[in-house]
Amino acid sequence: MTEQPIRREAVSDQLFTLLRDRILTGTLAAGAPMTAERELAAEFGVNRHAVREAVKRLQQARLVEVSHGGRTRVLDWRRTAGLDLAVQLARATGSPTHDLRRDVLEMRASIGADAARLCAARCSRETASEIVGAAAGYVGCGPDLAELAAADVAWWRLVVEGSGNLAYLLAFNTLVDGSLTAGEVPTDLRAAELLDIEGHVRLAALIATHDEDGAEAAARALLARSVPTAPIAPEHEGGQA
Amino acid sequence: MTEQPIRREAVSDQLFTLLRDRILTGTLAAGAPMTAERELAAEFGVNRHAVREAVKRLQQARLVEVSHGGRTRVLDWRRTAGLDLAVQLARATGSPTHDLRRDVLEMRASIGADAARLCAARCSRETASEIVGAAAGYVGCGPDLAELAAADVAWWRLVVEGSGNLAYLLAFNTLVDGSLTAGEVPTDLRAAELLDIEGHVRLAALIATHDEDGAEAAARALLARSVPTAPIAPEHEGGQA
DNA sequence: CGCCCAATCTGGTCCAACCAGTTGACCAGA
DNA sequence: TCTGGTCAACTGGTTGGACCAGATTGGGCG
Repeated sequence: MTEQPIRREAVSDQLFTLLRDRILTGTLAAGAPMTAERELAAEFGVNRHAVREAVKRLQQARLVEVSHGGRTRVLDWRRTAGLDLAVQLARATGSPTHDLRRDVLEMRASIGADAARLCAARCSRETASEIVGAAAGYVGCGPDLAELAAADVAWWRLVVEGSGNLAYLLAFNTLVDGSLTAGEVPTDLRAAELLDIEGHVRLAALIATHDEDGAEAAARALLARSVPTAPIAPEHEGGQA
Repeated sequence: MTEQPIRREAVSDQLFTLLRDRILTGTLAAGAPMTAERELAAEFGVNRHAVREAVKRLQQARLVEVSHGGRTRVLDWRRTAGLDLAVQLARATGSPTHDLRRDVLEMRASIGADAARLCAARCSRETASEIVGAAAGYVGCGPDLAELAAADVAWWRLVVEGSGNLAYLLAFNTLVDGSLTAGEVPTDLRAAELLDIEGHVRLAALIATHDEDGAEAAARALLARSVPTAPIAPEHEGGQA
């Protein structure tokens, strides 16, 4: 029963999405034992291996804890899940919508500013000139926001790589692939930042001159243009409790 | 007798680790097609299902790209992998040597400072008092660094949660579970920070009084104590000044 | 030469069985 | 009564083989 419309998406992927959403929405409460693999297979009319592949992914995402012989338990994803889950949160069916978009942009601003500072401090001369060159090329990008967004991402990648910080680079991948290019953040909301060609060029110059403080400040100013300026509404009791 | 470590790691997990390391070390070059599932199964003398579970995890980690009918391709993890991979990088057999430890601490400092600022700006009165209380309890922690480290993590979790930024919270999980508590960063290297009880208390007070700038500065100062101050010279490629 | 199709690669799914830990009910003995 | 051990019934882990489905390739035919 409960035969859903079978899309052309892999069965195990559909299962993963379904189970993930059940966990994220609390349908499967944290700490509770998860439905047994055989039972899930029967419930959805699929093979147990498909279930296992889905569960394996849940395990890797640290949404569940599997133990041989014992039952698979649901974990508290807010305590265990990693940044990569943010992407999935954005795409989850019961879209949290919430401030995840703002959160991602805030994190991007924080990481980007520090990456710019580190890049100014540590990047090689070749990298610096490459960044300056890319910024110059950024000027030539058409008024198309999508095109600008792509160039912006490519340019920032150079900066983050130049920072020499691998953690920043990996986090950058997560944020970009997950929430920026994936259309989670509409480009028109970032128009102010993307159209600030001069800001890009100036930042590139500051990096090239190894002006750490200047680069950080410029990056922060540039990136802040896309961060929703919290139209107040400071949730007194709303947020977390 | 003396079969001390009854290491019974699942076959698929061993396979995942092995293939992951092959990719991270470049043995399996980016862009190259990966060995076929049937071939891998034969090579390691395991069932194909086990191979599939391992590949499924590689796919989720964005280390490979799987296409039905076509060959599974190895991706350039530096461009596609997410922050969660940082953990795995640290544990990877052929440890990339790279100062991943420094990178993680830098990122922690950046995220932590901004989280403190946001927490001061947005956290509820209840959360603020909870943070102050936890800081007061931090004072009572014994001189044991491990105990201090645990309390430190728990305290910072409150701050990050109070910031209301889900991306920060998830990144915090990744950094903590992956590189801090996992022993990747020896606690003695963080002694200066962990023993700065006063710094914790002061930061808590600043958050409670909604002093954004003060909280950010205090957090940055506190966290900076654990960041290696770049003993390595910036790798300039020589040449002109 | 260029198109089309079929053999044959690849991954995706299924069935059925068995291995290996965990749990808890149950019963014999101290 | 309490302790200890056995055993059945779960749970996840692994195996084998078969088949479905999409992609690739190369040869044959127009």
